[in-house]
Amino acid sequence: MDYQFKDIEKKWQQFWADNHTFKAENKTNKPKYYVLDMFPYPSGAGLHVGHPLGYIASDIFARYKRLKGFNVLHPMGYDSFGLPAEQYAIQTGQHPSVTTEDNIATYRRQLDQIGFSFDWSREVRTSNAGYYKWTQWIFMQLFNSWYNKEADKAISIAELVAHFESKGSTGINAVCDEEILSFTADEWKAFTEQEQQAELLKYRLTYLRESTVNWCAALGTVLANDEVKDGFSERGGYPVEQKKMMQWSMRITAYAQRLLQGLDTIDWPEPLKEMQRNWIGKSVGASVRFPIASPKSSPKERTSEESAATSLSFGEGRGEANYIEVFTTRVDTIFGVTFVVLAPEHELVASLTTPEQKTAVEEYIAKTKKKSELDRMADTKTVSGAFTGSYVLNPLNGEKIQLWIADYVLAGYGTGAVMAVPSGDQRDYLFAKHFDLPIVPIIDIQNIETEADPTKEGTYINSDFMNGLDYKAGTAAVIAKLEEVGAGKAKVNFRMRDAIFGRQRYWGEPVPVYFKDGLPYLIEESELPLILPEIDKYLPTETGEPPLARAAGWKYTSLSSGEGRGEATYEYELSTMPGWAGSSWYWYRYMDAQNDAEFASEEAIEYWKAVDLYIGGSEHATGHLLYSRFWNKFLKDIGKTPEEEPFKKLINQGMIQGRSNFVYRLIDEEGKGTNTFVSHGLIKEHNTSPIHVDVNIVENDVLNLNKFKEWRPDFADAEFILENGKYVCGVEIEKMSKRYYNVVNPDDLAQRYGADTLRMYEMFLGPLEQSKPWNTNGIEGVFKFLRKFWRLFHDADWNFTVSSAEPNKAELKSLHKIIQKVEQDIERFSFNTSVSSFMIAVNELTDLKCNKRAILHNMVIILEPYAPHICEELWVMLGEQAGTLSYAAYPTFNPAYLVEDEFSYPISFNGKMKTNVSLSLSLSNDEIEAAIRSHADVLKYLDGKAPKKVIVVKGRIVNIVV
RNA sequence: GCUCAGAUGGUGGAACUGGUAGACACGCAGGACUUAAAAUCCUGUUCCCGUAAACGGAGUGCGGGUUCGAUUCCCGCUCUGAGUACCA
Repeated sequence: MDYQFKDIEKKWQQFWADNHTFKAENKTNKPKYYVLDMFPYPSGAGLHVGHPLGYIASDIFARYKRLKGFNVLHPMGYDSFGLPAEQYAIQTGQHPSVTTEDNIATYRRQLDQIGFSFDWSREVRTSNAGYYKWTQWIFMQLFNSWYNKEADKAISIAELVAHFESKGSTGINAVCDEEILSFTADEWKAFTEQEQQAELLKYRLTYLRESTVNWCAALGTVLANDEVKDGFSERGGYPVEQKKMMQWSMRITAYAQRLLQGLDTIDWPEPLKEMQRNWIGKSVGASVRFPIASPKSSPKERTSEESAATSLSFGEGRGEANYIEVFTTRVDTIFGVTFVVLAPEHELVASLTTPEQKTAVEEYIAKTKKKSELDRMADTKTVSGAFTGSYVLNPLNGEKIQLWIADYVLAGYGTGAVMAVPSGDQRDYLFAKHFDLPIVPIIDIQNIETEADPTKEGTYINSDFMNGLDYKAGTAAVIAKLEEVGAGKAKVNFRMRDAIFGRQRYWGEPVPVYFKDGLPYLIEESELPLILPEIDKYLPTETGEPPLARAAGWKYTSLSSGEGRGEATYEYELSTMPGWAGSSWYWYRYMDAQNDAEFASEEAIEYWKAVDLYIGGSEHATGHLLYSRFWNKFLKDIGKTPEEEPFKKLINQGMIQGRSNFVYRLIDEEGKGTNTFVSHGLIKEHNTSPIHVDVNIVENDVLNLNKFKEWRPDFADAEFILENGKYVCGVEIEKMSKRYYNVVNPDDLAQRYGADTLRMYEMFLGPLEQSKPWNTNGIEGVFKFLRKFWRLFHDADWNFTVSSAEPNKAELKSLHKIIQKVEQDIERFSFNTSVSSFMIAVNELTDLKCNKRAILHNMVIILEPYAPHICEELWVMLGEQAGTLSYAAYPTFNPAYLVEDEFSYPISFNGKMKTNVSLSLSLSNDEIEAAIRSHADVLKYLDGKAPKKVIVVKGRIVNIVV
C-alpha cells in the first residue's frame, strides 16, 4: 500500500493513548531526564503554527532520550487562569471556567493530532482547586518567612519572633521594609498582638504595602510593570495611570544577588541571561549624605542606622531631615559635585523650597505632573529643572552647593536624589550649561570643552586628599573618608523592585488571607484550598471593590483558638493572585500531579530534582523565568526542594512570523477599485492597490483563482491579468495576525500532509532558535521524503518487501553516517540539519536499492523521534511488537564503517581550489607532498613554475603557494 | 542612545574546532511516461564572459587586517530584528 498517513497516524495516536505508552515512572533504575515545555494559556484562538515549534523540538528530544535509555518526564498542562477568559466572561456572562474548559479541549485535540509523547496522566491546570491549593500553600510559606541576610536565606517567621522575644530587634539583619522599629525583648512582649503583627508584616516575604501601581481603569485592574508598554496596557492598549493602593508584594529583591549569581551556573542563551542581569540591574557604588546647609530642626531619633538613612532621605513627608542622601557609582568624583538634584516627587522638596523659590518650584512640579510617562521618556534632550533656594554641604570639604529639582532624576531609583558632577556625567553637564552652574574638572586628562568626560583614567586634581591618586586608590580613599566622618559608605543598589502580587480581578487564585483589625492573617493550612467563590457578575462592585466582594456570604469563620468556632467572621482578601503565581512552581507539580498531601512528595522531588531541558519563548525572560527562579530558591531555603536553579538548560525557540500575501486591485481612471486583479510582476504597468489575501488560498505565492473567487462574495466574478498564465502574489513579512490573513493553523496542514510531515517540516524550516517567517513552500519536499522512506520497504506495486540479506559496505556506511550525524545534531539542538541528513540517507539507500532488514530496522529507530507514526507502523510491519519502538535500543554508532582508505584531496593554489587528487590516507605528509608535486594535473596548473611552499593537511586539503 | 542577535543563490537554509562555499529542500527550465493533465522519474540550476563543452573571472552586507588558506578570527562601518529606556 502507498503511504496512508491518515490511517496510520490516527491508529497510533489511539494506541499510545490506550496503552499509556509515555507514562513516566517516578522510580526506575534508569537515569532520569526531565524535558519541559512552557505550558500554554488556552486562548480562544487555538494553537497556531508557531506554538508547536518548541513542542516538536522538545518532543523529539524526549523521544530521543527514551531511546537512549532514560526515564523521561515529558508533561504538559495549562496555565488556565488569565485575563482573556475573564474579559469574555464580562462580555457574555459565561463563567470563565466554562470557556477555559472549551479552549483546553481544543488545545488538547490540536496537540494530540501532532503526536506528542506527553504523559497526560500528569496534566496540570493552574485553575483547578487541586492545583491552586498548593499555589496558596506556597503563598502561606512566603508569608511565614523572612529573609535573614546573615544566613543568606529565608527563615521561618517563628524564629524571628523567638529572637524578638529573647533579644529584641538588635542583631537582626533582614531584608525588610524601610520603616522598622527598634525595641527590646521586653518592649516586644509588651506590644499588643496588633502591634506585633504590624511589625512582623514588615519582614514577611510576602507583605502588604501601599504601592504606586499601574491602574488600568478600562481593564479594572492593576498591571505589572512588564504588562505596561509606553503607558498603555500591553493587552488591549488601554491607558494606564499611577494610583496608590494597598497591594500584596513579593520580596523578590531579597534574592537579587542570588538571582544574579545563579545565572553563571546555568546553561541558558546568553541574551536571555543578559536580559535578566539588566532587569536585576546591580550597580556597585556608595551612598553619600549631603548635610542641608541650614538645618531647620535637630535630627530625629533614629530607629536603626539602616532605616534612618533611607527613611530620612525619603522622609515620609515629615520634612525634618537634616541631610540629603544620594546614591552614586562614581563616588570618586565627589569633589566635582557642583549641585545636587532631587526628583520632583522627592518628599523633601516642599520643606526645602525657600519662599522666594516656591512659585518656580511649584510651577515646575505641576509641569512635570502634566507630562505623561511617554513624554518624559521621549523627551530626553530638553533640559529642565528648578532651584529650591536651599543649599547642601559637600560632606568632605564643606562647600555650599545648590539644591535643584529636575525630572531627569527618577524618584523610583536609588534614593531619588543625585550628586551632580557635570565634568563627568553628560546629563549633569547639559544641566550645568543650561542653568549656568559651575563645572569643575577633577581628573588631569579630562577634556570637558564640549561634553562631559566620564573617564576613569588619569589622576585626580582639585580633589583635596585625593589629588594624584588613580581611580582605584581614589575610590577606596573616598569611601574610607566618608565612613570615617559618618557621611556615607559603599553600597550596592539594585534596579529590580519587589514584585506586586495581586490583581483586582476574579479569574485567579484567591489569597488565603483574612483581615482582623486591619491586619492580614493566614487561614489554616487544613482549610486549603480556599475555593474561588461564585459571583453574579465579573466586574468590580459599584464602590470599586474587586469582583470577589460580590460573592455572597464569602466570609472567614476562624477556626483558631480563643475565637470560639463559628462566632467571629472576618473579611477575606478580595484581590486574587497575578498570572505568574501558578506558573512559578508548576514543574514540581508534574513530578507528582495527583498528590493531595503535598505539592509533590519528597521522593518524587528527590528523584526528578530539576528540569534538565526547558524550551520556550524569550518573551518570558523577565517575567515567568525570573519569578520561577525566585520561588524555586525560596522552596529550597525552606527545605522543600534540593536545587538552587530549576531549569538547568534552556532553549528559546524563535518566533514564527507571518508571511502575508497580496493581490493587486486595478484602479480605474476615476480612482475607484475595479474587480480586476493584476499579477505582482505586472503592477508597475498598472495603477493598483494592494489587498491582503488569505495565505491559505495561495501556494508558493501563486494564487488559486477558484478559491479566491469563493473566498469573498465580492470577488466571485473577479478577473485577472496574469503573467505566464499564473497570478503571482506579493509578499511581506508581518506579525502573524488574523487581520493580515496570514495565520496558518496547524490543523489544515496536519489534515493535508499528516503530523509526521508537519513535525519534520517545522524542524526543517531552519535553526530552532532563529525567528523566521512561516511559509509552506518546502513542505512538499518533506512529504516526498517520508513517502520515499516508506517506499524503501515496498516493491514497485507497494507490496511490503524486506530482505534479510547481509548489508554491504555502502549500505552500512550510509546507516552509520546517519546514526552519527543525528546524534550529534540532536545533542546540539540542530534539528533542521538532521532532517536534511535523513533525506540524504534515504536518497542514498534508494540509489543502493537497499531493502535490507538490518539497515531499515535501525533507520526506523533513528527516525522515530521525528516521525513517530510512520515509524511505529513500519516497526510492526518489520515484525516487532506494537508499542515497543518508543523504548527500543538506539543503534550504536560504529566508526569502523566510515573508515576510508582513500581521500580525494582538494588541491588549491594560493587558497583557490582547482582540482582534486585521490591519494591513500596511509601516506605521510611528505609522501603526499611528493605525490602532489609530481602529479600531472598539478604540473599542468603550475605551468613550469616552482611552488614556493606546499601545505599538506592530512585528510583535508593541500594548498600550493606559487 | 545602550545591550544582544543576525546579514550566504530566485527562496528556506548547509558548511560543527580557520581547510573543496551554496549540502538538503523549494522554485524554475528542459526531458521521460501520458491522448492530455495530475502524480512519478531523469537532467540542469550562484553570478558574469564565452560556449554543445572544456576553460577563465567574480563571489558569503560594506571597507580594511591577520593567515599558506577567512562565511568562520580581529578592527571600523551599513542595514535588519529583539530587548531596554534619563539607573546617577
